[in-house]
Amino acid sequence: MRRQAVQRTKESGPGGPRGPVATRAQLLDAAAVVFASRGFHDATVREICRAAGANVAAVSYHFGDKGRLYSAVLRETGRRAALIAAPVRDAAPANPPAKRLGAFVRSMLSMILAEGPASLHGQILAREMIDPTAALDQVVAEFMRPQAEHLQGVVRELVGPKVPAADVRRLALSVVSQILFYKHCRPVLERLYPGECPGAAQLDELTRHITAFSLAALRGLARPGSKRRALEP
Amino acid sequence: MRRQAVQRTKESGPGGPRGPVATRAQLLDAAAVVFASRGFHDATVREICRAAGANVAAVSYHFGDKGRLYSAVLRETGRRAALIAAPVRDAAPANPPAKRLGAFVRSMLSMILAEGPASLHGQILAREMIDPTAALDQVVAEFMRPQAEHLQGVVRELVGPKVPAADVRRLALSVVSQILFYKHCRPVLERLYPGECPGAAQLDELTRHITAFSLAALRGLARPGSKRRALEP
DNA sequence: CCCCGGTTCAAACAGTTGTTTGACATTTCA
DNA sequence: TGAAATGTCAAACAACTGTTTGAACCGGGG
Repeated sequence: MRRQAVQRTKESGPGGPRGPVATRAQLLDAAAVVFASRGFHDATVREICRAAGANVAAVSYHFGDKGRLYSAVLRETGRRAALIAAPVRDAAPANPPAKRLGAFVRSMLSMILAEGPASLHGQILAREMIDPTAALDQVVAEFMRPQAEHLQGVVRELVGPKVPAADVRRLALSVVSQILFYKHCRPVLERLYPGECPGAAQLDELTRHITAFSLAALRGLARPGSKRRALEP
Repeated sequence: MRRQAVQRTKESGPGGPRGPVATRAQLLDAAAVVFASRGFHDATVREICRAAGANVAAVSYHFGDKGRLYSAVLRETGRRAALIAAPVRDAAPANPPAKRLGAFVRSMLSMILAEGPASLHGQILAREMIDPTAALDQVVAEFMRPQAEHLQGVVRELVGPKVPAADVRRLALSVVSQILFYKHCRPVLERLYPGECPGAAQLDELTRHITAFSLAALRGLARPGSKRRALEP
């Protein structure tokens, strides 16, 4: 009663190297949902298959085992994240750095604050950060490192050439930390300030706040001597 | 061979409501280690009991079940965190707000960057934020809310009375986010910049950076009109 | 027609999980 | 000493885990 004669593609001949795509794709979608809500270890193959309307043996048949299914989901995660982030990085490199910083914050926040199916992969990434699996290396290399280097470039433009590279890196981390916070600490925020937890509707407001906070900090620290002043009480 | 005639307290009479403390305490310590490294679901009662040198039935006998053992660990977590944070909040309320901000950042960072046994409860808290259990409510109420309100008080002093309360809250969140980042994203940092991941040795440097960044932002935003200027490109 | 590669299925597999059991040990109080 | 409370233990429990098995199904090509 759960799957009524799933649509089968006609081009899936038995001789072709690729079998019917339906079950495999449904398995991937269902796995993303379950992995996102339960985590890798707590997610069960049976629950994934039940959600996909497939037999328990389907995971073993189509992916080999649970771990390789997770890897496939995470590969899709990285692919989607890169698709969202790449255009923001490449577009309008001649824009003023303040504007580019705002665009970066907004695109990353839109991933963080996503709701519904779009939020699945962000949730999986958040779990992967605290409880990494072997698949994290690939995500860092393909998605996070380009993001980090882009942001460092923007920060460099804002603070000028005199600031050491190590400081630029720390400054960039202070920016992203404000964004990721609303993903990692959402359960805490929901309990601290019930009812006013930022969702997709607050994208504009949050973008404005984080960008303004970061710009004020970067401009203040770029002024020579201000760093020392900020330190001494 | 693992536990040689554990020290038994004389005052543990059968009539008293509390039995011998040894096994129970060792169970608590071992559970903190295992819960911190594996998470609640992936941690097994058998591993905890093995680490504690106790029988598998000990958890059921002393705590009822695995869930109540976890609650007991988290209660201890909140207690220790409050013990570290409370003196920083209460001490020297007459100090200049910049200095109090630095003290707050430092005390929180010292928990975040802790290594060895001291890091266990921070690790457990980090997990609880992403994968909350029913026990998170108590931790938020007893530890995190006082911390948040203290920080908002400091921020209020720094930005003056004209800034709306909602903005003060967002500003305070931008400060703590920079601190928690080094806990939540440590696995990512280790892969992005191998070998130079901040540990307890970088406590001073990180405190300086986050405090300076936040102070520059707060002072910049406190200047009237600066917020609008920061927004427009 | 029948066979064949690809796919699905119910059933079973071996292993691990949290928890319980009943016997045994130790201590305390009468 | 005897009885009762308190704690510990090896063993077993039922439930669940990921994975495998062998039979069934299905569409086309011989």
